[in-house]
Amino acid sequence: MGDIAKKAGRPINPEAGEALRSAALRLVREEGYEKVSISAIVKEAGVARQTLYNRWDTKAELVLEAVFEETARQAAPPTDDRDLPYARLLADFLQRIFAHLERDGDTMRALIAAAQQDPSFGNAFHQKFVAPREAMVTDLLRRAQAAGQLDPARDADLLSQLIHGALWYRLLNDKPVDADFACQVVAEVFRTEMSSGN
Amino acid sequence: MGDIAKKAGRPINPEAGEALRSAALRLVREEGYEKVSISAIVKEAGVARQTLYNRWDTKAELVLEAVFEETARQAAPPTDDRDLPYARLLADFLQRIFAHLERDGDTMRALIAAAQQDPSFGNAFHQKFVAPREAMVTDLLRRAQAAGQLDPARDADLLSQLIHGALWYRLLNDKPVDADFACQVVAEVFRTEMSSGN
DNA sequence: TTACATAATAGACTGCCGTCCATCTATCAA
DNA sequence: TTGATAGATGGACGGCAGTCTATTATGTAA
Repeated sequence: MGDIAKKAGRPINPEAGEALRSAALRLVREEGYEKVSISAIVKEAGVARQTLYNRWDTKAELVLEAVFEETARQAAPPTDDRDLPYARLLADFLQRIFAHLERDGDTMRALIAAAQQDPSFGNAFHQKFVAPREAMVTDLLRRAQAAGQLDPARDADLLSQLIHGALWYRLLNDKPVDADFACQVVAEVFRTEMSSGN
Repeated sequence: MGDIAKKAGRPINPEAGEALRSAALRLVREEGYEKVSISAIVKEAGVARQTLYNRWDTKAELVLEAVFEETARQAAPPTDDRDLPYARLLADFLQRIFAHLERDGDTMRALIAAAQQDPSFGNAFHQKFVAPREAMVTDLLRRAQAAGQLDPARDADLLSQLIHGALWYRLLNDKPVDADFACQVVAEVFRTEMSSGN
């Protein structure tokens, strides 16, 4: 019953897709997104050109999927079950994102750029990557408001956009995106509440 | 004496450069940055391919210069000589930028993307476009602090990055960047000072 | 078995990019 | 006038993208 209805025709070869994902990730990390050509990926994976295009429309979609396999866990939503103040939870969450950027920041820059040039990929990128992270921060801020740690009059959506915006702005302008910056942002967001008990 | 020392050799033809700038601007506005090829620009301008490469290294540099001619005035630093509150000056400045984005926002998105893919253009873009605007906002915030309209303990650099980051974030994610948003951002930045007289 | 459907492959094809080259043209200096 | 310098031009070139086609491989259903 767990079986998926089998289709007619030759079945897809999972190894080809896996070879393409891992080849893409390896090449992109070694040489940088821009320098890796589609031709190089299929050559490295040992499959035909068309086999890549059967699965993905663009290099960006392939690389997004390849990076996502490794990083989905690292962007897990901030846990809520302990008694830590929300300012601290936000700082931890941002630092986890930033740690990931140390490895794949250049690739993420390239994917953000690709999202501007290809509306179709832009939609996929926003849906799979941008929106979930924005929602995580918005939710966290709302819970902070419910817990009395953030003024309920503040606009959580706007704050989330300011936070992510600052992150993107620094990433796209080659400025360090590190734990220190995370603390600065959190301090600014929770500024007026910092005096009272955390 | 005002003459620039004349060099040997055939002088540069200013008309060729002007034809390339205006052809590039017209094509990019009509068809969108991505769809305009270098070949199409030189064809439209009626010059040889190499003539373009004699002046610019990439399409991005040409388009940046072409757009800049028209928009430099619109991004003039916020005036300071009147008695308006700084919150109002910041809102006016942001709205002027946003008005420009209504016309060339798609092109700016494309240039931001190009800056990620080409480090050399990234430097030029940052120097000619990003840094000046960031400095304008930072200066304005510092003057607001000096005038007692913004808490001097706040980090003006960080605030400027939050503001521009939010702008970029919305631009790059296809969300409206309008006067309404400008007011929201300003209200958040000047939040704690709004109760006192503006 | 046979018919059918779909994946995988190799290769051809067009279009654009960025570079290179030979040639022509415009200006200055001697 | 002559030679040197440098911009402008058209054309050629190799590399990659994305599409297409013919062929082969691998499965299901009758």
